[in-house]
Amino acid sequence: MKNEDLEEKRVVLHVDMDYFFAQIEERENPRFRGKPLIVGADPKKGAGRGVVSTCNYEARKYGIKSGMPISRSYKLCPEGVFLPVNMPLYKRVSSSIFQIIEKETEKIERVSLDEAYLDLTKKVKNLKEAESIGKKIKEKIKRKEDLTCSVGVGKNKMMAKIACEEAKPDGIKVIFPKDSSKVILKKSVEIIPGIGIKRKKEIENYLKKKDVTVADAKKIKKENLEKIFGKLGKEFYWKFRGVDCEKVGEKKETKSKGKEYTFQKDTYDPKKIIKIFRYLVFQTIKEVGKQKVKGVVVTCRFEDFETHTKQTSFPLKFYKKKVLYKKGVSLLLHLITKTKKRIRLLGFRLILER
DNA sequence: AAGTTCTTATTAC
DNA sequence: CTAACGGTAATAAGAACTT
Repeated sequence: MKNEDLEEKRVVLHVDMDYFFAQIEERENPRFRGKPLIVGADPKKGAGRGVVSTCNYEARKYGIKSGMPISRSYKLCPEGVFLPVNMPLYKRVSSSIFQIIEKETEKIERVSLDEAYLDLTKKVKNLKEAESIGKKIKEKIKRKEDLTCSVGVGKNKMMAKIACEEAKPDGIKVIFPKDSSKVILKKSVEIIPGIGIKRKKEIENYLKKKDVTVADAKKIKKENLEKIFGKLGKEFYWKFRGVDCEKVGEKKETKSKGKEYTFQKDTYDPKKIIKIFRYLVFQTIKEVGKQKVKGVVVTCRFEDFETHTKQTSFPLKFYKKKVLYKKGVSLLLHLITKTKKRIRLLGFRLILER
């Protein structure tokens, strides 16, 4: 992880499907086209707990965004089409799309079902060539799956992602190395990966200024960024200047695996609690399969949204289901015996290694 | 005092 | 009702606990 050494020498391409889940649903049901379409929790069930997973551009006109509480999206657009998440379908489509992308290079980082980075440094002479590959990928995805995506090309992951963001929907954009630092100047600091709402506010606080841009953030000295953000400070300092040394990481091994569940209504009922907890534990164990385990974490969110975790670790090895379940129950009891609050959410997670 | 483990905060899709 | 709110996973910081 050295600064500017690798910079200018890499060619990174980012592919991101346009409003993925909702676009697939439009394809499956063309009569939904042109109407606001929201994929996510059921707004009528369980007092509309849950959030918007993805929505199409018509829905966005009403102010709906992914991650928004489904109840709020319903208020914004009660006439919209609300569909449940059909994950098996999206997974199938995703694999089909990755088959196309994988033809271009082995250096692929799969970010999620609908997003990937490709390191094309060894495959092309310049960014223009990468753009051609991007166009080819777009055409192939359109032909094979009848779906659109957007593509960004840049000298690193961050610039490729920003280019892609600007290209949306159904576009392609290249940001040349020499333009990198300039094109981000006028944008909100939130375009910098790793800076979300909280960190943006910290920066605003520090600069005593609202709506801080990257240009504003660049005025902060490296030492001060390190004071505010610790080891991330240095990384941000460079990112504000268009420099991002993070490698396109091929397959990263999973370090933990877990399940969570939010009750339709907050509950005290031990029968319901145990029933759900058993499900979470055994489902997680099933998914982990024969991997070795070195710890368990139990999460409990109460009616007031306060969230606590309790974890324990032990020598790395393969444990019997019953043992893991018992360890989980004991942690759960720790969390809930000292409170009178109703439970909103339960979670169970296994820590893996190697 | 150093090293490990636990808990919370934050981000991202 | 001002506070709306999933599921999954990673990472970092600081607290808490051991040795």
